[in-house]
Amino acid sequence: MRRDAAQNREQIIASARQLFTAQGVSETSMNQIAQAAGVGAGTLYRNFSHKGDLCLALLRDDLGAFRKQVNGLLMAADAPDSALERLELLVDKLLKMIEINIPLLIGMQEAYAGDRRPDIYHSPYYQWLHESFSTLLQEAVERGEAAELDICFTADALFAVTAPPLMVFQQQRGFERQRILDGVRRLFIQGLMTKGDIA
Amino acid sequence: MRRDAAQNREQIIASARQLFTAQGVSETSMNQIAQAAGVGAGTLYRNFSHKGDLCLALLRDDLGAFRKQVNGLLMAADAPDSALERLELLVDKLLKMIEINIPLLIGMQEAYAGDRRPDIYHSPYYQWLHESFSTLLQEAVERGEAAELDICFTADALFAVTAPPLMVFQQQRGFERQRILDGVRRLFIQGLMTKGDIA
DNA sequence: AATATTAGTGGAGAGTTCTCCGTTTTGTCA
DNA sequence: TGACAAAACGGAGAACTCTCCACTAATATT
Repeated sequence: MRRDAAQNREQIIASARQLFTAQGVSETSMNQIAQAAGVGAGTLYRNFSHKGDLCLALLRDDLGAFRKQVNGLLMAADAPDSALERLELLVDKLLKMIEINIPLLIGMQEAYAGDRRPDIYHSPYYQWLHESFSTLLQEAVERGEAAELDICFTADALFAVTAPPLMVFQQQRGFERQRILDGVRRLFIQGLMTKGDIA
Repeated sequence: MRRDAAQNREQIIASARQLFTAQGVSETSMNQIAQAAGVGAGTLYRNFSHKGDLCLALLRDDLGAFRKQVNGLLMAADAPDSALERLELLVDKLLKMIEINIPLLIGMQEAYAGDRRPDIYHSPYYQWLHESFSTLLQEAVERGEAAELDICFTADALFAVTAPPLMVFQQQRGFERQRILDGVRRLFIQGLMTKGDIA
């Protein structure tokens, strides 16, 4: 590992962040970023195999913070005992995180098209979310909070419903985050509850 | 409207269908289609503003048949009386239709990226599905089959969960259509039922 | 210090999508 | 039938993503 390579990488990230902020993600071309960073296109693509990868790199800090925050919340002494309530907490934080990072998340998602489409399900972002959803759902079923269900599929459904492009559309419709959260809760919390649980 | 214009259009559709079948949608470029059809790129783009539009045109017959079939089913004398059961029927047919047309549906969906992303929600495909979902959900609520819910959001959620890219991924995971249908039913039929309805 | 090794570089160019606009073809109307 | 407007054409080229590979320079070796 050469020392200057690391510098180039940092320079690319810095230039990308600046250009994305100034003119928007989709309005910024990879060539433009390479030029601004003072490197060739080859170097840019060696470091980030595509634009989505670059978006992911820019999201890394926020995503890491989000994961830590969620882990902390779920482990906290005052965390809800109910698995479904913890799931709701996770979704709440997730929606807030998405709202803040919409441009980069959309940029990332859009890069997973064509040949690359299947890759999104191998990204750490998806993996971690799917695992978190699954764990909580599994626990809810084991504790009898939720009735029987297909955990793997349900986690995917939750992922699909909280996908950033849908959220953008809902926002344009005028839906606030709270309304989306309520809708998700209705489907994935209340809807899954053991039927006997109604107060 | 010139006579030869209509011919060109048909020729484009025929060439596209042939190439898509032979080599796959994403492996076929618009130039290739234009060339095979014996027209210039300009003519191709005058008729179909982008590849997704072309996919939609190829889907037209199947989509029309699907709509008719569903309308017939829902109106039939022996159609279930329950709105939720009719919704289930719709989803069942929808999943079958998607399964058959996955390549074109994916091609269509992928074209709605970048500037065009919001357009998918204005496409007749989305509009019709959303309306059908909404109508049935509305009816279910009015009849007391389903408990209170955000109809518009729930219809969007159902749309997201039955999106072709997710279905492809599920297939790769080895999930059969039946398993997907069961998962959807669990969330959008059972999950929405009035809690008292349990046998 | 000289040399060898190899990670890293950069930009030309292939392949796309889509636009623009000068040219051609068609239908109409005198 | 001849002339005209409008509709349709087609392909050059702009803008883009991403690959390829001859070259360069940082590090390891002696």
